[in-house]
This record gives sequence, C-alpha cells and structure tokens, in this order.
Amino acid sequence: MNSEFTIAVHSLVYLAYIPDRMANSDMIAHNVNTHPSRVRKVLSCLKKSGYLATKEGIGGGYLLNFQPERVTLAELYEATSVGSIIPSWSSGSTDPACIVACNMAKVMDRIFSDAERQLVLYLEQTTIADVLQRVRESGIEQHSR
Amino acid sequence: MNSEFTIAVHSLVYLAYIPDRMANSDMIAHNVNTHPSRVRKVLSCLKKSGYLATKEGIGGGYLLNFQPERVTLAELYEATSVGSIIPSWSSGSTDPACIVACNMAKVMDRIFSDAERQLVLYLEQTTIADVLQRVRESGIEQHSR
DNA sequence: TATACTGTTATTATATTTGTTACAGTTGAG
DNA sequence: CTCAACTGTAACAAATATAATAACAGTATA
Repeated sequence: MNSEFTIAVHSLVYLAYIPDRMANSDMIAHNVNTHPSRVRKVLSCLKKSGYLATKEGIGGGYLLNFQPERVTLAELYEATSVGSIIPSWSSGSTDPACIVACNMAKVMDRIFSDAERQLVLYLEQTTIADVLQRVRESGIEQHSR
Repeated sequence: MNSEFTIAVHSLVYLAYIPDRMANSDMIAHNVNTHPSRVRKVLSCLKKSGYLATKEGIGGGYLLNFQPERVTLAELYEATSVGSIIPSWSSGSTDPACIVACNMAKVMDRIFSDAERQLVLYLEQTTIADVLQRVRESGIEQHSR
C-alpha cells in the first residue's frame, strides 16, 4: 500500500485535531515526520478533490474543508492511492500455446481489482473523526498505565 | 501486494491444469514467466505448508498435494505474503508533545491489519479450482471472438 | 515590495523487488 | 557406484519504486 494514503490520513487527522484546523506544510510535515514538499504534494491532491482549502502568503496554509465525521478513509484512498494494492508484476505470457500462461494475468488482475473493491468497502466504515477518536483513546491508555 | 502470491497461485493453477499434476521448476518458470530459482523459492515455502510434494532426481519436480477445490487463495496469501499490504513506512514520531504525532502509527497499523483481515476473508471465497475455471472461461471467450 | 506561503519539477539517496548465478544436498537410472 | 537431474538456499547484481531534498515560479498579504 502506498504511504501517501498514510500521509493524507495523518495530515487530515492532525488538522481536525488542532483548534483552528489550519496549518502550513512545515508544521504538518513535522507532525507526520516527512518532508514538507511531500506533504504539499499529497495535500495539493486533496485540495483538488475538495477536502482542503489553501491560503497562500503570510500566515497561510491548509485548512480543513469538511466535517471530520463526513469523510471516510475510502475517499482518501481513492484520491491518493487507488490501484496501489495491485502488484506491478504480472505472470504469464502472450504465448497462445497454453491457456494458463496466456490468461492468468487477466484473471489475477480481476482478482486484485475485486480485492481492492473489498478494501474500499472496509475503508468506508471509518471516518477521519473515528481515527481522531482512536488516537485520543490511545493517548488515554498511554497515560493510565 | 507481494508478487510471490501471484507466482504461488499461477504455479498451483498450472499444476492443477496439467494432466499428471507434476512439473519441475523450469517448466513452471517458463509458464509463469520468471526465473526457475524464484519459482523454487516460492514453491519450497508451499511445500513446507504441505500444499506440494517434491521429488528430487531425474524426472522429479513439484506435485500437487491437494484437491484444487479445497485450497483457497487466502491460504496461499497467508503462506507467502502475509503483511504485504501494510506499508513499511510509518508516520509520526515518539515525541510525546502531540498525541496525534505519537499515536498515529499505532492507529494506522491497526487499520491496515484489519484491512488485511478483510482481504483474507475475501480471498477465502476463491479456490485454485475457481481460478482454473476462470482461466478456462477466458480461453473460451478468446476463441469465440 | 518583501515575505511567507503553495504547487510543481527535478535530482539524489535509499529500499525493495526481481533476475541470475552458484553450489550443496538428494534421488533415481543405468 | 556414479552420473545426471532435480530441489533448496544463499549471495549477488540489476532494475524499479519510494522517499528525501532542493529549487523555484506563482500568489497572497502584511
């Protein structure tokens, strides 16, 4: 799985967490632990999909453009990483002498596509608000020990 | 997703397809379109899990050790590629100043593990015999055009 | 007009995946 | 017994994918 999905989810959870729901790429990159440029790349994509507003110039940054309860991980997967569970390598050949050799790639591709559909169905069950909630619960566990 | 899973499935479908259900790594590698050594690596793993018998020496090779109707893709995924949909990269840091930064990795890891469980559930629905059937149907489509 | 941002591209570094070679160990035929 | 044909495995090389970094044009705002 593509780690841009992780960066997208983390960034949005972080924005949902902070009071004014706004931060620039430096702050997000520091929280996510990657390079600001990578954050900008992922978030510019989420902006195009309408999940974020941006403000350029002094004091600007990324601003959450949705209710955390209304955006699911499935949407973010589709926006950033669709196809990423399908392996780039395919078996078989176009040699028509063996139906296994020449049809396996097609059959496996179908299996992977369907698997991805199942994955998306599962990701639909979790919203950004849910993830933030889990983060908070993790924090509580941590302190109570 | 790991392509060893693809190699495993393709190899077993091929063995299930050929009449005597036996072939050596050269024949399988040629059908799969990879190196015999890679085939041996994957299949030695499947042998350990009991899906194959091997015969060394002249005329030897890999022999299907199960009914194609009784082995699911889930088992092969577990044998060859478990964990492969979980990204190696994790976000966040151990810096305790922000609960998002320090708990996201754990929360995401849980999400990916659950996603993998869903994937396995899906793969349980398909057997090697089903895949072979689909290969045969692809072949029919191909000829009827 | 200077400054602080985003958006984007290009480049480098690192990690992963795949291909290949090599060889020890095993089996069975002759 | 000996040779040839296998598997099993490790080591290495090549190719590819991923992540980090740098650079800079464009834009908004103080």
